[in-house]
Amino acid sequence: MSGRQGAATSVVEDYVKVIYSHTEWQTDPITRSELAVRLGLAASTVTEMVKKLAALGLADHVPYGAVTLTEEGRALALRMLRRHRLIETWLVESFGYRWDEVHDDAEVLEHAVSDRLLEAISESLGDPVRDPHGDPIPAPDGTVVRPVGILLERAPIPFIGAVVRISDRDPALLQFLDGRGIRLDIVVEVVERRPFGGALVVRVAGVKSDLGAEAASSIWLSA
Amino acid sequence: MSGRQGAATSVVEDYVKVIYSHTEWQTDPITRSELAVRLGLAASTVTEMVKKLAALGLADHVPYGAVTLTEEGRALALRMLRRHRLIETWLVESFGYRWDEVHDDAEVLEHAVSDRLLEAISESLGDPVRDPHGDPIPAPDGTVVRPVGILLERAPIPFIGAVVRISDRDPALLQFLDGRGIRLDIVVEVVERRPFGGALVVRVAGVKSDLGAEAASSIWLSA
DNA sequence: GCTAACATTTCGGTATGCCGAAATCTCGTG
DNA sequence: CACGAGATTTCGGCATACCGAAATGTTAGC
Ligand SMILES: [Mn+2]
Ligand SMILES: [Mn+2]
Ligand SMILES: [Mn+2]
Ligand SMILES: [Mn+2]
Repeated sequence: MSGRQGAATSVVEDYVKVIYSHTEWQTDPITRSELAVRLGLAASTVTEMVKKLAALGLADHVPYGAVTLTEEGRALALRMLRRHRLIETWLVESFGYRWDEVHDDAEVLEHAVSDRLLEAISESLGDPVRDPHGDPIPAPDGTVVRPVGILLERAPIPFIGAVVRISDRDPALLQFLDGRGIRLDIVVEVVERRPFGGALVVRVAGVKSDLGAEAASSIWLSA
Repeated sequence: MSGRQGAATSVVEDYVKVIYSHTEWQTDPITRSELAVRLGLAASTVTEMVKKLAALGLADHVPYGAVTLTEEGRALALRMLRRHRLIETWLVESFGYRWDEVHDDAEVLEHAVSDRLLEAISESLGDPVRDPHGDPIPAPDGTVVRPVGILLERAPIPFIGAVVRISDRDPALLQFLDGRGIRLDIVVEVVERRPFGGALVVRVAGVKSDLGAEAASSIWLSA
């Protein structure tokens, strides 16, 4: 039914995962150049692989046009995100990794852990539904419960909300925020915005911090 | 110093591991054809890869001659055996795998788990020194504590000893033995050998069983 | 010492992924 | 609506790891 079912290589798995996750917090489909940057590959390589994804029935591919996933591609992406995020959670919960340390190990293990072991890990963690960064862990059937939140950058002033998600793209930022006491579920108060595109001032546990543009566009607060 | 240190691919890791483990319970070095069988590859492929191992400084390679590991190759093999056996132990202890079910998962994970995670796993298990089949788990520095035992096949009659190792080569055999109550540390009594190369009769927990040649050459008893 | 059986190597090919340079396409601006 | 900057694709190449067929080496038995 689903094409060459077991055939996805770990390279294919990563492409599909990156294509999907781009649309998770944005609406427009990912460009090939962005895919190349995200995967650390040359643009020509991405062009070739996207054609292969289309041949595998995982992506729709119009030359010079958008890259979008087929139903099958989306299903594979969700399976990979489940793997990645469960493994991140497991590293934190079971082995004391910090949230800024889990990504690289998870990036490798997501391709190596068997379905049986993955589900055993999930069970041992009590079947968590979000990872250490607040990203939703898709269920085995592909169901996703998206956390509801607004980007700190776009919060009205004043505003109070709990952190529901922090982008895990930059480990250094995660460490920085951790040092400011900004973690999942912590209540953040948006106090003021400094003029002329300046920093956002927030109060966390009574202490004020300045957050620059990159930080403010990486934190989601509960509505 | 140690050549292209981080450069070993998972293929190289498997070759070195198989070459080393052949000499663990036998003295003669492995032949290329046996290597090919063990790895499930064509003989020509093995020839090519062994030359590459030599180029990497991991093996000594005389055309048409024996394949032996260099000091560096042996060190890599021991690191891989530590990985493989710790992971097998972990799957059994932490996730309830049976001893005949661990091999395939371990074969993949041994290449994917980071040093940090591996040592965390070892610690969580209390730094075990043998795996579910009785094979020794090399220490991080390469130290190996070999279990002392004699092959059941070569045991005098009568003889009594505890099982110290069972070859993990054939999962079906492991299951068979498990069904007969033959597991690590179980006391086995060698009762008689049936004539003309026949089966060996053993008593386990009061119950007699016939063991064929394959089984008798896969079990080691404490001396 | 010959020779045949068997092990090993060589050789031409294939598949997957990757790259840089050059060619081509797209689209906003003028 | 032409044009050029920037995105995308094409093309020739490379590295890794695999195969089968053919050539070659080794060695045990005569
Ligand atoms: Mn990955
Ligand atoms: Mn994450
Ligand atoms: Mn392996
Ligand atoms: Mn084992």
